[in-house]
Amino acid sequence: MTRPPPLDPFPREQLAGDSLLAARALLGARLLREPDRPDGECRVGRIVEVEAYIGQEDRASHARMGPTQRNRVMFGPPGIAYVYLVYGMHHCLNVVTEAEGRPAALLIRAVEPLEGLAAMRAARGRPGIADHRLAAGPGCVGAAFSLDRAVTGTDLCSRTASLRLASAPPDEPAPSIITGPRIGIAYAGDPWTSMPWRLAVADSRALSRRIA
DNA sequence: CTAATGATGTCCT
DNA sequence: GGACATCATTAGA
Repeated sequence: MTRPPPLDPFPREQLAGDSLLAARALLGARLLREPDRPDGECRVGRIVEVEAYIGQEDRASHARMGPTQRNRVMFGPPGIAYVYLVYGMHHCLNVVTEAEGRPAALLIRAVEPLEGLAAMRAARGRPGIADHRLAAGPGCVGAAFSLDRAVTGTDLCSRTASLRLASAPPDEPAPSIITGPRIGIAYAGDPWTSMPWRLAVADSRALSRRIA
């Protein structure tokens, strides 16, 4: 029995530039959550769906009204986690992108479970849910990985953070990517509602819903 | 399969 | 006070 080699931390340079390029780089990468107890299992999933929120001019972005108490990490350096509460009950995970001073982030909308499925299922509190649905939706990702606003500020490119990103194994083929408009942002108006800034792995079963 | 609906707390004006 | 980067369930076609 040989264990697979440990995955490399996700390179911050891939998040520091254009958010749509960062989104393409992040699809296929891994999200890791260390166990919260010594006997717990590590939760690992493959990122299969993201949405980009780019700049203060993006009327769909939390950054649209400038820095506030909630959104301030979006204005900081790339690779940092931004978790917010939506509809009073769901925690959504974002990865900050682009240079410090320019607010942008990628919302992690869906993750394909790879390891620690029992822990994810327990955290979700839905015993009968299918494996590929455990983290299929931004609120589901938050629940399956036990995220809350305290996670905001975590450096996801760190090698040791309890929540972090890792590159896919080097022998894994790059995923085929499809795009479509972002979900749930009708309030933003055109052209923001129609920008194709939702990106997903084409053949994944774990998407939050159909795309393109 | 699609459409409608209620639960819920924080944020910003 | 209004709106919200959602989800699970229910009802109906």
